[in-house]
Amino acid sequence: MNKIEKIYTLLYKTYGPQGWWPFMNYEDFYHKADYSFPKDEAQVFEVCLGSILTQNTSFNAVVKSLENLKALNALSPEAIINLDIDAFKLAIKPSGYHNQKAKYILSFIDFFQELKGSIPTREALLNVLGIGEETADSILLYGYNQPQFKVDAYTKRVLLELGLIDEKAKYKDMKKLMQDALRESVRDEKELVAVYQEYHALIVCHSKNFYSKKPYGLSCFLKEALI
DNA sequence: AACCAGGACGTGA
DNA sequence: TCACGTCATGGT
Repeated sequence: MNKIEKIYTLLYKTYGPQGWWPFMNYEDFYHKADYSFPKDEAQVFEVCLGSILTQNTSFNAVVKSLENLKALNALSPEAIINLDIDAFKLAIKPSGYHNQKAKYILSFIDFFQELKGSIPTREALLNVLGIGEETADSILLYGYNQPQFKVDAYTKRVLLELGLIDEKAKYKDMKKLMQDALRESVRDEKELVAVYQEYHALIVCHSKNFYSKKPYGLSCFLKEALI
């Protein structure tokens, strides 16, 4: 078992399944370790919407925005583009960057509607304004159940603290590190997707405990466990 | 009061 | 390619 697998095993034992993606319908949210989501096109879009809104923003703030949209009955692509732009910006204001994100979401809706239910390629997603590597992988992993590991600032912080990367490691490097380490042992495609989904969620959970305040990694139990 | 949150883009070296 | 400023609200 390599270090990346050891970290996963430890985190899973400690925190258990995280039940990502947290959908607005929170009955589903509490069915953790259920990987049959998204159930329909509406939930796929909800993941996409949340993936954009959560850029450099806590998900609690995103939930507020989604609730605002739900109150306006505007959680669908059609409803959003028919909504007054200022009303839309006001609804997503709790998530920050509302001017940018409104533009990003509208450009994504164009793209999403052209898909007509098909699975987007990563390259196509990256060509949409406002969708970078992490958001693309978030949409593919949680919205379309594609085996794309989602790296974020927490992931880099943890890997750096554990000495598994250096400061100038790029997104692509960290993603390859994680995927290469897991692909060997997890052969089944569906299980691989489930592991990727849980792993990122577990890193977020763990990092909220040990990697949010400086100095990062204080009393993080992963450090001694990997020696 | 500073710092961080499940980042991406535009610009100039 | 890459470092840096900008975008904005909310919680600790």
